[in-house]
Amino acid sequence: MFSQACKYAIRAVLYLAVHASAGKKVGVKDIAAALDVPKYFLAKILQQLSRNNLISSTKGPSGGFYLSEKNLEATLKEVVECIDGPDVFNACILGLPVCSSENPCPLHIQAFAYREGLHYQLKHQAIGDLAKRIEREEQKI
Amino acid sequence: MFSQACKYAIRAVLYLAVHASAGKKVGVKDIAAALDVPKYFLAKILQQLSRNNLISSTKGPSGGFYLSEKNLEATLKEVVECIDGPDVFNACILGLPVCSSENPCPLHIQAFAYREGLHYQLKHQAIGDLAKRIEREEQKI
DNA sequence: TAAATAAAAGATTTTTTTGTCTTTTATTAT
DNA sequence: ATAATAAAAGACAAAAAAATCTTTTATTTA
Repeated sequence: MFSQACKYAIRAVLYLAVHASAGKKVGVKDIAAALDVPKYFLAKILQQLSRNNLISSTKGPSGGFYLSEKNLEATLKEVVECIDGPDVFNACILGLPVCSSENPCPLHIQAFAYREGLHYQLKHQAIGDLAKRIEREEQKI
Repeated sequence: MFSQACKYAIRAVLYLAVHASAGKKVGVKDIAAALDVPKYFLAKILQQLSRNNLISSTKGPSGGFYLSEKNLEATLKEVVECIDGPDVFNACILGLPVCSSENPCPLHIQAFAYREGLHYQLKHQAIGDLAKRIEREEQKI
């Protein structure tokens, strides 16, 4: 479903939502260590998210990554599409160029019902709210 | 979700279910042309399915691939797991080593419902029955 | 039995994804 | 101002996935 890069992106964003803030920025090194993820690869991913204003950063001493109030209002759908492209939730599960409710592939109904559910959740839940649940239920990231 | 190879596999199997039979075998070349899929790559995939008794084949003139009665009773779950491995429907969507209902990752609930639905369909619908629906509704493969 | 055919198997290449390292630029604290 | 720090950017390497080509083996029909 998601590329490796995208999985790292989601986890990093959620990690920042829970553990960082404008007053407590976190460096790549720390995030990579906490998530057990390749450092340099993660750096690239964070840069891409930063360029697209999904996460915030400052250089220099006491610099690092964090989520602004605005960032916390974004959704994981935006994060996913930033890394894996805009078609993740629309592309035909069998790779057919045309596949829709009018012109469905043999798996369209099955795939659509359930993928649309995930899509809906990622689209309507703010990252900040997700983070609150993670803290409340003490979920691992 | 599925690898390219797996998408080709599903489509090829459904194609065979609809267009081939023990008395009317179809060669790789024809399948590849009909599905617009790389010929040699598809050949490899069909070999793997054949080795695992999910499709049938005979060599030589008037040889080719087809689905036996037994093959038609199998499911796409078996096809998918044959190509993409046994963990496709169980692996954590974020790639976490441990992720279950007891110890859920932040997306477990959302992802589980989505994937389990698809899993259920692919597991309980015989390929032969799927083929009937494809013919009835004239779906593209 | 021989020629033709088509899958099986093996080897190789190309492309994409993932991962690493180095240099540059911006920021901050001294 | 200067040194230290950390992200940004660029170049590169390794691994995996996708795709191609060649040789071998089995089967059938003439």
